[in-house]
Amino acid sequence: MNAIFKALADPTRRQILLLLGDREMTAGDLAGHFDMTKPSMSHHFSVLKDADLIRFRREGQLIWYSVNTTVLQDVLTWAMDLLHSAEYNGRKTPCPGSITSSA
Amino acid sequence: MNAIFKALADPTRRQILLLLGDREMTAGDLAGHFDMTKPSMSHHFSVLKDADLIRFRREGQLIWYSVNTTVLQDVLTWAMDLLHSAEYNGRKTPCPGSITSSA
DNA sequence: CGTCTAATTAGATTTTTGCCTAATAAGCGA
DNA sequence: TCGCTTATTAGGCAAAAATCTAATTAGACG
Repeated sequence: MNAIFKALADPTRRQILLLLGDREMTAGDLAGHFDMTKPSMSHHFSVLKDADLIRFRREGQLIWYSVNTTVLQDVLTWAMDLLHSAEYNGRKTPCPGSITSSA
Repeated sequence: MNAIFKALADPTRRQILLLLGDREMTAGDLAGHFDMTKPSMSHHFSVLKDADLIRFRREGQLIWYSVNTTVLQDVLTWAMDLLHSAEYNGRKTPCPGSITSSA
């Protein structure tokens, strides 16, 4: 989980994910969207790959990148769990229909 | 959004949020859960406050911290939007019942 | 094999982050 | 006011992260 959140901490990497959300793209295509050298972009791809947030496949000289939705699901679950426990424990009155030990 | 993901990038800060998800806690209570000095913990509180992920109120000498669920909702929305667009665009066949421009 | 293109890896530099100790603020009560 | 507790701010330092240039790998094609 740490690698995932570390990877998401950088705005460039989050933008890469948004671009890949629309469509599969090559390393060069992606690099073209940022004011940054290709090696720097390659580093960001590497961080995203290590977190398993993106997948890739080689096609001749090109490398195509895409989003790995499974890991995004993990992030979603983490946020939902925290949100739900915080909302529940923050309540002043029990959830309707909830079962309490004092019942 | 950047401050939020930056704040979530640190494991100590994510653990603080999980603890606060269970119940409101004082700075000292929270610090007791970690092998770290109080000033270091205070720094983490500060990062979480700047990202508006936690709220606080003073009660005498104590400062009580709690999770701000509104910002967590933003994270959830970000992940869901990306997840949905990635899943949709990754499909090989149209969603059942979806309306396409070629129809 | 040479050469061109696409992309990554290596190595150095700068910036950012996380943690510490020491000092400071803020409230409580004798 | 003084002493005690709770918590933060200030300043410094070492580790981690982001970026660059230069060099390397990998594949396509004559």
